[in-house]
Formats: sequence, C-alpha cells, structure tokens
Amino acid sequence: MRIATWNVNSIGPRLPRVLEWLGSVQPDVLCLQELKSGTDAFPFDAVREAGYETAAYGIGRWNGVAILSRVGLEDVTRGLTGEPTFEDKTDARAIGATCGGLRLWSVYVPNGRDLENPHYDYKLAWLSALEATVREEQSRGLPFAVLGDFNIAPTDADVWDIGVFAESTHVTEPERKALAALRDLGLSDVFPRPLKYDHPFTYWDYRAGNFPNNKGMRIDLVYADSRVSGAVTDSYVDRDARKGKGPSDHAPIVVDLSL
DNA sequence: ATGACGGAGCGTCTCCGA
Repeated sequence: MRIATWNVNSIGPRLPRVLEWLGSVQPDVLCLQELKSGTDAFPFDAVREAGYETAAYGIGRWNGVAILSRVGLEDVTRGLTGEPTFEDKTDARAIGATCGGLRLWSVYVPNGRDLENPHYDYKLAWLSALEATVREEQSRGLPFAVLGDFNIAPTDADVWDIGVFAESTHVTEPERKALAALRDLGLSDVFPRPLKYDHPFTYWDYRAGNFPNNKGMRIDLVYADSRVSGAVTDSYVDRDARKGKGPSDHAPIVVDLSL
C-alpha cells in the first residue's frame, strides 16, 4: 500500500497538479491539508474520476483537510477530541478515516505565527488535543498513523539555518515536546529520503529563491505506530512536485507499506 | 534551469502562511 500527505496550499488552483500527481504516483491514500475551501466546494467529481473517494472537512477561506482513498473510506471523524477554538472559531484542521484496514488522520497543525501571539498558545493547546485524540483512536486496535503539516521542525537539522529561527515558532521546546508526547504514545517519525541534497525538507517559502537555494524546512511529518512503521519499505519527499509552474510551497511525502 | 511569493475575499488592500 502507498500512502501520502501533501499540503497543497489551496485545492482550487492546485487541482490540475493534484490530479496529475495522483495519476503518476498512484497513492492508495492521500492526506491533504490547507484546502482553503469549504467542504461543499471540494472538487469531489474530478477526484472521483481519478478513482478516489474523498472525505473533506473545510470551513471556508482558511485551513481545511481531506483524505482521498481508493482502498475504502469508512468511519470518518472530523475534528479533535476537546479541540480548542481560536477567537471563538473552530478551524477545520483534522480528519480521520479507516482506509484499507489502516486508521489514518490528516492534520494541519496551527502555525503559531509569533511566540507572543495568542495563536502560539492555540497551537500548543491544539497539539494537546491531538495527543488526546491519538490516545483515543489507538483504542480502535487498527494500525494507526497521523500524517500532515505539523508546523514543527523536530530538530535543528530540520531547518536550513537554525540561526534564522532564533525567535521563531516551529523550533521551540514546547512544540517539540508535543511531538515527543506523540512518540511516547508509541508513534515514530517515519523519516523520508530526499530525492536530492542531504536532508528531506518538505517546505520551501515561495520568496527569495528559497527552493532553488534549498532553504527548506522539514515540517510535514508521518507519525506511525509500530505496525505501520514496521511495514515501511520506502519513504521519500517528492520534491519534483515543488518544481515548475503553479506549485504548492510544500512537497508531498510518499510512504510505501508492505502490510 | 528547480529559478527568485501566492491565495482568498469584497478587494485596488489586508490577512495569512512559516
């Protein structure tokens, strides 16, 4: 089985590239983040013609997540257990489903913005709710993984220059402790191989030539339990999907499993 | 060339992203 995750930075303008990518890479399951569309506005028909069912969760202009599957899509759950709000609004940042016997979640962790911003506290609260949800979900007894844009660089090596991030989110100890809490639940970081250079970055800012200069970050992650991680035969960041005209600023991660 | 911000909304700018 081949599973994948991709922050597409809006499904509308990205749809042609997503369809092309599905056709060439042929994942069985694709977790999407940052749809920037409401649930009803998702292009279900075009994706169905490509052979995939979709469970989408979007609330409009920001965030939004989905799971596409050609191996079944059951028991869909939208949102986290005890999910916090921001400015009294609930975001659409997490969706879970059972696909081909696996319990999979697609998540888009809040950015945090700045260390003094209330959005940073929201990010940490959201991560606590994710931990609680993972704990609950594991009681289903199915092989389990959570995939998505975590907006956290797990180590200093996961950004191109840690000196640039001295007063920034994404690299702080509280954020990294939230990842450690997921590992304490038995999940492990499925570390992909890069197609080029020596580190598997998954995000490069559009600005200032960051992609051609490989000023990237590894913030999209696959956290899998032992049954899933033990079945991994290959994993890579498809940086080719970051090239060319009209790309997302994130590249997909592809994980092959022998279950 | 991989190649030097882009998406969305009521919008001619601001917010957001990381």
